Amino acid sequence: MIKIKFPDLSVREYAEGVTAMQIAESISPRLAQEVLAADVNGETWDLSRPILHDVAVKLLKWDDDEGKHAFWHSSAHLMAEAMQELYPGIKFGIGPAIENGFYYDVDPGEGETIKEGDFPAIEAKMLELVARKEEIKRQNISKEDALKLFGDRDEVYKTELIGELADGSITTYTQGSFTDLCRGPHLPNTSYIKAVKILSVAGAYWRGDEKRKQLVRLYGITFPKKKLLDEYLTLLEEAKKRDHRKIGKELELFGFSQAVGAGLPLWLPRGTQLRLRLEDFLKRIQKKYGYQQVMTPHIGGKQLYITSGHYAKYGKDSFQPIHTPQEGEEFLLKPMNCPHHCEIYKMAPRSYKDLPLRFAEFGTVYRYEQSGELHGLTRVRGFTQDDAHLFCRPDQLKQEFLKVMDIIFIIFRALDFESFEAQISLRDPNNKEKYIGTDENWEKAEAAIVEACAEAGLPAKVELGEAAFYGPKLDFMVKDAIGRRWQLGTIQVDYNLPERFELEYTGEDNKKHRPVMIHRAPFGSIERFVAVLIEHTGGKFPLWLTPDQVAILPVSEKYNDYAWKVSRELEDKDIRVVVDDRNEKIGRKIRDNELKRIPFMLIVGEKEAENSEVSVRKQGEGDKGSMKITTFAALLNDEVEEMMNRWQKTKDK
RNA sequence: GCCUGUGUAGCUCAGUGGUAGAGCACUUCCUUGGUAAGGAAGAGGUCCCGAGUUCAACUCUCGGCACCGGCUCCA
Repeated sequence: MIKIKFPDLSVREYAEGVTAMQIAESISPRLAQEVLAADVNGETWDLSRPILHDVAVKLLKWDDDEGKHAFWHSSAHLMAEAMQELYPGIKFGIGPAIENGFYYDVDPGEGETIKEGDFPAIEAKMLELVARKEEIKRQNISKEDALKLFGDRDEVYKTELIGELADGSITTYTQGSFTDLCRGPHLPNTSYIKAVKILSVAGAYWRGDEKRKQLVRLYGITFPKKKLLDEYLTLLEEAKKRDHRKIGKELELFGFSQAVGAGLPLWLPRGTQLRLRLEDFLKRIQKKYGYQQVMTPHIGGKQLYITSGHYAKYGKDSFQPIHTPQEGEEFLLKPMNCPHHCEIYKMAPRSYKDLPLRFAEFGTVYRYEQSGELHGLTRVRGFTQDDAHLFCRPDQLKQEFLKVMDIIFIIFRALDFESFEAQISLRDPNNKEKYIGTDENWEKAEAAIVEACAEAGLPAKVELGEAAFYGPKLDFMVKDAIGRRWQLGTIQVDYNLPERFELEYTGEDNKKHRPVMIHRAPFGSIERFVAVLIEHTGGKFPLWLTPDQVAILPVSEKYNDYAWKVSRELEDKDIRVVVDDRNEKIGRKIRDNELKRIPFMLIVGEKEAENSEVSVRKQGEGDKGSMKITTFAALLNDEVEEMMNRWQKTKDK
C-alpha cells in the first residue's frame, strides 16, 4: 500500500500502482468525469500513469491551468492525427498548448500548403477521431528506438529533437495510428474533446530560426463543452470591438494615409488633445521629480551613432542616411534620443554636485520596421518616446532607479492599469558578442536592476537575451484586448554609453569620474501607450476633452425637467457628463435624447462615489466603455498631486 | 522580410466578364420633446495601383502597395 496526500492534507491509502483516475473514481463519479490530469509531487501526470510511491496528489480539472494545458496538448495531437490522415507524407514539428488553445507546426511537403479553406475538413476529421474514443498511450522508449521509429517515417524534425534528448528520458504518446514524441501529460482518450475550432494558419520558422525552413503553423482551440467554445468565440468578438484601430477610427483620434506612408500615424485633433493631456500629465510629475525639459533635432550626424554603437548594430536596418547636396555630409533620422542627450551633458563641465541631471524630452524617433511588423499604433515607424536620460553618480543609481519606478507606478495607478507584468531583461550570457561593454559594467548594471526590484518588492520575471545591446532593462508589459503582450514602460541602466561618449564629472576628490546613465520612458511610446489605454478602457476614455468642453449635469427624478432644459442650453458643448443619480431609467432617457444633438456624452453613476464610472457613447452607437469618474475628473483637471497621493496610498498599504 | 487572408460610397458590407448597389452617416425640406423618431427629395465611387488575357475586366491571370492574423525582428 502507498499513502496519497491530498491538497486538504488528508491522506488515503491505495494499492501500489494506483492511477490518478482510479483515485478520482474512489472519491466521486463526478470527479472522475471532470478530472483531466493530476499533479503528482509538483509534476503533471497522465491519469493513467501508475503511482508507485507515497506522493502528494492534486487532481486537475478544466479550471486548473495544468488541466487545460493537458487538454489542449492532447488536442494538438488530435489535430496532428487528423492531418496525418488527410495529408499523407506530412511531417510534424512541434505542437504545444498555449495560453488560449494550441498550435502544431507541420511541413506538408514541397509546394504543398494548408489554407483557411481546409479548416472545416480538418475539424470534421478531428471530431471523427473524437468519436472513435481513441486511447492515448504513454510509452518510455530508448533513444535508439526513438530515432529508428521516427527515422523510418522520415520525420526529420522529430529526429532532430530526439538527437538533443538524453537517453532514458524519452517518451512517446500514441493514439490510433498517430505516435508523437512527447513529454506529456495527456488526456486518457480523445473523447474528452467535444468542440474543436481551427482559428488561423501562419508561417513559422522551424525552431524560430529565420534561416531555417518555414513550416505551416495551425492554431486551434478545443473545449470539453460546445457551449464553452461559443462563449470563447463571443469573447473574441467582444475583444475585437475594443481594438484601438477600430476605436481610433470611430472616435477620430488618429489615422494612417498611404500617401504619407505605412506605420506613420497622423494624429487627428481629438487624438492630439488626448495625447497632449497625457504628455502634460507626465510633464507635471517629472517637474516634481526634478527633471528638466530639453529639445533636440530630428536628425543627427552619422558619427553620433557610430560613437554610440547604434550604427554598427542597426545601421543596415535603419532608414538610410540623408545626404547634404554639396558637402556630402551624412545625417540619420534619429532612431533614439540618447546620443543627443549625451551631447547635452557634454555642453558643460559637470561637478558631482550637479548630479543627478535629468534631461527629459518627448522625442519623436523613426525606426525602419519590417513591413510585416507594423501594427496599428503599437508598432510604427515614427513614434514619440516620453524619453529621459538621467546622469548620476554610481552611489545615486539605486535611489534614482527607484524614483523612476515610482513615476511609472503613479501613471499606471492613475490610469487604472492594474494588470501589468514586470520583466527584468538581461543579456544572453552565451551570446555576449551581441552586446557592447565589459563584463564588469554589465554585472554592475544587472545587479542594480535586480536589487532595485527586490527593494521595491516588485515581483519580476527574468528574461535572458532581452536586454538592449548597451545595457539591461526593467520592462513593464501590458496585454492588449486579445491578450498580446506589449512593452510599455522601460527603465535601462547603462554604463556603456557614458564611456563611449566620454562623459565625465569632477568628483569630491577633484578627479574625473564616469557618470552612470539611466534611460527611461514610462509610457514607452505615446502611440503604443494610447493604443493599450484604448483597448483597456474599450475607448471609453474621453481624455481628448478640454475642461471647457465638458458640462456636468446632475440628473435624478426630481431634476428631470431641469436636466432637460440645461441639456438644450448646452448644445454648443462637445460633450457633457450626466450624473445619473442611481436612476437608470431616467438616465437612459436623457442620454438618448442628448444623443440627437451632440456627438458624445458621458454617463456617470453616483458623482461622489469612488467607484463611479463614466462612459462615452457616440451618436448612433452603443456604449463604448467606462472609466472611474475620479480618474477622469483628475486627469481632466490635471490634478497631478491627486494622482501622486493615490499612488502613495497604494504604496503605504 | 516570410506564410494565410482581405482591399467596392464617410462607416459596415452585398454583388456581377458588359463600366455599380444596401443599411447607417451626410445635404435640403416637412413632421416631432418622451426619443439612437417618421416622411420626401438629393449628393457621394479612376470598385487599392500597374500590366496582361478578352470585342469587353471592379469581376480572370501576373506584379506591386496597404491592411489583418501569425513567424522572425524590436535601439
